[in-house]
Amino acid sequence: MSTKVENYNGDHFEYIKVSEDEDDSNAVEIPCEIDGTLLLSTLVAQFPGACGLKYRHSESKSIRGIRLSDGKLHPPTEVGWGKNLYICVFPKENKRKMEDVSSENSAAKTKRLEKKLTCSDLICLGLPWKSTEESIKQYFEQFGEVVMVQLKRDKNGSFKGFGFIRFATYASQMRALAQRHNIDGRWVDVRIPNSKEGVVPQMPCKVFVGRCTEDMTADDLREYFSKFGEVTDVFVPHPFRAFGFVTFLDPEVAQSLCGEDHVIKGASVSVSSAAPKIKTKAHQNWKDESYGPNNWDGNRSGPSGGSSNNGGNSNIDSLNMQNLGINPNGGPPANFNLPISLVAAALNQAGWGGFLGGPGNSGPNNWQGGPPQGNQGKNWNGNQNWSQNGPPQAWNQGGGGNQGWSGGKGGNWNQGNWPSGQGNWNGNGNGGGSSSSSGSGWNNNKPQT
DNA sequence: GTTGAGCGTT
Repeated sequence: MSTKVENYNGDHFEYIKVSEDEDDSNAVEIPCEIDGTLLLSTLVAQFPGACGLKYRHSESKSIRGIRLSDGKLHPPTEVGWGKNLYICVFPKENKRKMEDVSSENSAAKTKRLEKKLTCSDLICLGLPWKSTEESIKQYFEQFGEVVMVQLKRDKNGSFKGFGFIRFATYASQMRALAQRHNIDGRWVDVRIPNSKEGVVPQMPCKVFVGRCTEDMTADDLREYFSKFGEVTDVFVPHPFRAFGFVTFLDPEVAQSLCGEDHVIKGASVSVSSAAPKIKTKAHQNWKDESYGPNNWDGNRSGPSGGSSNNGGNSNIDSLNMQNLGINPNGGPPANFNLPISLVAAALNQAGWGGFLGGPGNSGPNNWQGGPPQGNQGKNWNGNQNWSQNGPPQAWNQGGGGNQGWSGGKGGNWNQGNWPSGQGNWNGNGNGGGSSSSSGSGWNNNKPQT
């Protein structure tokens, strides 16, 4: 369905109805551009991780894809989008069924090797004390199927305030990473765990399987992992030591599994290189090392209840950034057209957790409105869209010093000037537009207790 | 019983 709406300039633009599936009860109406196209970035702002659109053709009854070029989705006919319900397309992901043990070996393998869009566990920090596995699962199911929740407790069984979750699909994971979470009144940080960062697979046939539970036998491990390739050996120490080793015939299979989490008997196990981790004092954390000409440095920002602005230290995770198309050594590439939600997801993964708004952001995905205040009605998904115009100039200039992306040291997003010249994300930026109320900054909230 | 940054398994 589409609707013509007149905007503040008297231009006409169209809203089209988009849903994740053919059930339109959850559909979102999304604005097109004046030329009738829909920016992919607009779509992704509402559906993080989406890569395209499709719809069911009314006559042929088959699904048709929507043409995408230069970041623009084009209406299916000359008359425009019509009244169709459009369905989001997400990147192909690991859709292998857990119970489907047969029928794949080389197929699964090549699929896994060609794409690394696999899920990992996510750490949830700052959970309410009264959380339960059930309540956390219930909360996160709004982003997709949740296959694992583990709340961490001490020996006495008392909850430590954090836990791990895992989604069934990468798209769900991206959705969850792309926004902030308020659970029972607390802001909860959801991130890629440290243990998942910077995984560099080796080429041995043997993998280490961590976090095994006591009820996992060698046979269980063999049975589970056999679907990825021929298992030649399984070792589970006795007495129980919460880990095991699985050896594959094909080292590529072993390699392809490294860095992943898997759910076996309801518990999440972690597969990594069987080689003991080398941790010298000097190299304990690769993030502390300087990489390349621009040092993104090693201080992990304190996200929870804190400011996104902490003096220019960002600790961007190069691997995650590269996976998401961001060049960690030079700031945004020339054609920096990542949707903002993915940037946020990248930053969350990189340890900026909660980048998509610090305290004070009233809800998920507030970025759709652009920076708070003073934006004179400009729409980030329109005129000021990065896909079209690139990032704000200030990103490459800073305030005149070395403050921009390309400036290297001390690059701080909150010190640069945004195009509007107004609206400070870290403060009370009631710069100029002044149409709305108070507290536009993200750090206005009282700290949570 | 209380609490609020963190990081699961060698």
